[in-house]
Amino acid sequence: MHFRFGFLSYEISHVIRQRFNKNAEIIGITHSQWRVLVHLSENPNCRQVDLADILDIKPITLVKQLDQLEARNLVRRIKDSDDRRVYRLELTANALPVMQKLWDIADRVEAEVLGALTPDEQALVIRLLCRVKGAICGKEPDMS
Amino acid sequence: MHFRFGFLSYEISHVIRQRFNKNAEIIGITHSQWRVLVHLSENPNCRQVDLADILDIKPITLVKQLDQLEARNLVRRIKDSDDRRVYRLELTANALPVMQKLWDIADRVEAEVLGALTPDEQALVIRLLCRVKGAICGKEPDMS
DNA sequence: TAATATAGTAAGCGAGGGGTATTATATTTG
DNA sequence: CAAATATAATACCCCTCGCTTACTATATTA
Repeated sequence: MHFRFGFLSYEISHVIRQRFNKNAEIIGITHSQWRVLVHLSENPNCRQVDLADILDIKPITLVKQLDQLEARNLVRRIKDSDDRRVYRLELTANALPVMQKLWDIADRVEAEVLGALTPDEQALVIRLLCRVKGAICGKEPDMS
Repeated sequence: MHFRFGFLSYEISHVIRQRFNKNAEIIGITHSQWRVLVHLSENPNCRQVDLADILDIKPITLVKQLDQLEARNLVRRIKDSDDRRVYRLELTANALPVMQKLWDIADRVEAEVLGALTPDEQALVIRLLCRVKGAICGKEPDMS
């Protein structure tokens, strides 16, 4: 018998992404852009290369997401005065109310998806997944 | 405070997919194709439209996956004699040893990713996620 | 000063997924 | 039975997300 944890987590996160995207369509933000906004809000004033690392994507991938978010006036690139190669990233004032709406959507979708579990079970599964993520975060599997 | 279950499940499943894809690259099978094979093995002799529904993808998306799997001689389309519009899908004999290798990879990746949890906790988180998936499977969120 | 490293970006590619329209075949309805 | 409708698979074209490679500008190191 095999575990199926991979399929389970994939299929559940897929449903969450789909529902988020559908609900956030009128705002014009995708789940991937949403990830950028949230992680940026938690790491203000960071460089693009840092944010890409946090998001576990390549810098060039982040460039395009930022282009779109900047075009929507949600994010600003600010030239660093010490190192003129780098941009510092920050959310615009305009981003705050938009993110509030997106958090509402995200919370609602999650509540629906987790509806089959009691609040205690919800907290438990999140705690367990946090440990899983913490353990693999940044670490490659042992290839020896 | 927000839940983060969406990000957690997404990021964990993303790591699993990446590691699976890297390990299965020499076999030439992606995680998406792997999903097709597994769900087909559990629903032998089904129609394409049924399998697409099980996988929660559109039939046209499945067509391309099946084209690749058929080219790799892992899957066969068989004309249904009762309804000449439909194909019945089946794994080839050739698929069995390949799937054995892929299960080995999948199991190994999962064991690594879940390594931070005790066996009891692993079983627990899988049980909880099974309930979550069972509850949302096929159901749209209540939009009333 | 020369070699090397780093931050951001352009160009172009591929996987995965989808919308719409088409063809062939069933099914339902007048 | 004939006509309208529904269904299964698919062709064509598009999108998003992510990548590799190569380039420019700037820092850092030898």
